[in-house]
Amino acid sequence: MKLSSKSRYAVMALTDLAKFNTKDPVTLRDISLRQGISLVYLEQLFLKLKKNKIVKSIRGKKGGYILNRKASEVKISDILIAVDERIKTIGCSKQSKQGCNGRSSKCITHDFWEELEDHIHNFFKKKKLEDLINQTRFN
Amino acid sequence: MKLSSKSRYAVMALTDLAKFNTKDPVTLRDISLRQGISLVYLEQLFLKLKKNKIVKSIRGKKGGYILNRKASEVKISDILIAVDERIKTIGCSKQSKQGCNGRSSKCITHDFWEELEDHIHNFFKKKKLEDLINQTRFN
DNA sequence: TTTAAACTTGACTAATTTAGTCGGGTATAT
DNA sequence: ATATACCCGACTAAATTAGTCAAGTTTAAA
Repeated sequence: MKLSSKSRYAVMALTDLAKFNTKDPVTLRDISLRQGISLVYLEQLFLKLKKNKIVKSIRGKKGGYILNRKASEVKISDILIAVDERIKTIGCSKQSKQGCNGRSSKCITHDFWEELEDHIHNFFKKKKLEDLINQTRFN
Repeated sequence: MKLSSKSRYAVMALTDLAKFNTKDPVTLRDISLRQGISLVYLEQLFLKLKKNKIVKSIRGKKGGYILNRKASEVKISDILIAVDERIKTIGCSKQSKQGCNGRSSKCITHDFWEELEDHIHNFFKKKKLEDLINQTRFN
């Protein structure tokens, strides 16, 4: 059970952005340097974050990114959804008619894994970006 | 964030074993057939479960496996540790002196991910094998 | 004592996923 | 004009995972 770097980077980058979110946009270059994340990789991530209305982009010279909402209104789960992080504990999805092993309708531990998924999701729903800003001393 | 089949199978197989755990040992062949898990794969898993004293093996004809402890005393976390499932949210480990990115001592979201790990671990520690036995109707 | 059922072990492999690069754009403030 | 910064699709190397293969050993029962 492992969190992907993609999600880890997305949360890191947005926490950084939130910290430096004055009225001036923050460039990916700055975030890249401060957090040690590849600039090109950040571009990929912010494209998705923008599509999901987590951030707004400002193009051209002096451009960069700003948060679309206040940090207190951004759930961590919003971020993870934006970059396509999925919590997967069971092979079968809720939609599939087939059942878990293609045999029984539900595998023997189905309910347990679903409970686990909920448990994790709840954590991400409760946490806001703002909660992360002052958690650790910066660098 | 995804649970490996290894862990999923281990928990499934042990739940099955616990259900059929009378005084007679249960064969891997039976578990394999009931749960639709490759027999050879189960052998790998049960080797580890045996080393970690979760189950006992009885060799020879009429042999098989039995639980080493009561189902009410087996934590799900015990099972996951036995098959080497690890919850990894951060690149850096607690031991490493290097820090998360090899730069700062702690990455900006370090504490958050550690909190998430604890959150997940707690779930597995609280749940016992017994809790899973009667959760879903069997097949 | 033979035999078959069942456990034991290590090595190997195909498929998938992930993290990240490359290269060529487009928009806009100065 | 032009430099700065965002935009976007295609590609790839490395790691991980799920699972097979082959060749044993042990032991209860016939």
